[in-house]
Amino acid sequence: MPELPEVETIKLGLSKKIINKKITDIVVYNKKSFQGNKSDVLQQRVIDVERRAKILRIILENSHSLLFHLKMTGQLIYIDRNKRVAGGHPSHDWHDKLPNKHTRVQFTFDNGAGLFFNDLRKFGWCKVMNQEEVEKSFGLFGPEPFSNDFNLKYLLDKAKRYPARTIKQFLMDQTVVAGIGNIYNDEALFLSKIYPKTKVSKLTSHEWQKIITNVRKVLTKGIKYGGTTDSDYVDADGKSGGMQNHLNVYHKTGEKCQSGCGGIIERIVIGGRGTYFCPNCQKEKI
DNA sequence: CGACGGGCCTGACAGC
DNA sequence: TGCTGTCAGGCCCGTC
Repeated sequence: MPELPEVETIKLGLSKKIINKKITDIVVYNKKSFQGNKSDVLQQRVIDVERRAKILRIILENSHSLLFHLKMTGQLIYIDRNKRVAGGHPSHDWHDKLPNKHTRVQFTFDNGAGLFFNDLRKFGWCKVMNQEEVEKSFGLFGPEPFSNDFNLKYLLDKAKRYPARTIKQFLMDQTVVAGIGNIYNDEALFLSKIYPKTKVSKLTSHEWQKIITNVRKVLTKGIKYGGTTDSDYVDADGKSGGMQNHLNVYHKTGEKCQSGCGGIIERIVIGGRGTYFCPNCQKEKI
């Protein structure tokens, strides 16, 4: 599931490839996957590529934007079929295989390259928005985890508003903090040694401080390793990430805790979401 | 073959 | 009444 590090990785890859290129064609294979007017996008040059929360934004010269939410199974793969690279093309595996049956929207650029929006589950979307609409929708998100606005005072304040929530649900809420999903949530709580069902009203300032530090730590590590590939996630070159080899708890039910504490990782459900933790390191508050 | 998962939105509902 | 917070259900389809 693409979370902040995965979308950031795609952004870094895509910006190297599509800035200054003009979109010359759009093919929509699944109507619900593309919302808005093609005419606002066609023949427009890409000015920049950004990320806000888990949303990827391609900014065009006419100030319209293409926004993508990949939800769980979305992919954005860029392929330049004209490019010949010694030793093989980085996206060689995908080269002659796109579009495939999961391709929902296909963009073509003025250099002949293609950008393929694939999405097995069809939960993801691509929306065309003008400047005002983008600002409005981005304004609904909480602070970015790396911004100064994500601080102790802010969190204590928010926690007061939602005292009954568990810390797991609290961090998943995109209006509280933007970009955290199931994987990095569990990993950050593990590093913070906090039981995921702990009510936010019970957390101390020291614990909140640990949460801030460790949220940033796991997201930074995720970006460093190019994201987590659990099932479908690939970067803009179609390559898998590497962070799945550096996780402590996510999808590790029954395995020994990496800390060496002797605990066995457990899975519970919080707010309908699978949650992984070490019952030894992350003790329930009594 | 049916159950399941999962981010996010919507609508229903509870509480003050 | 009206606002706010919480929760269940729906969207999908490959995997188990």
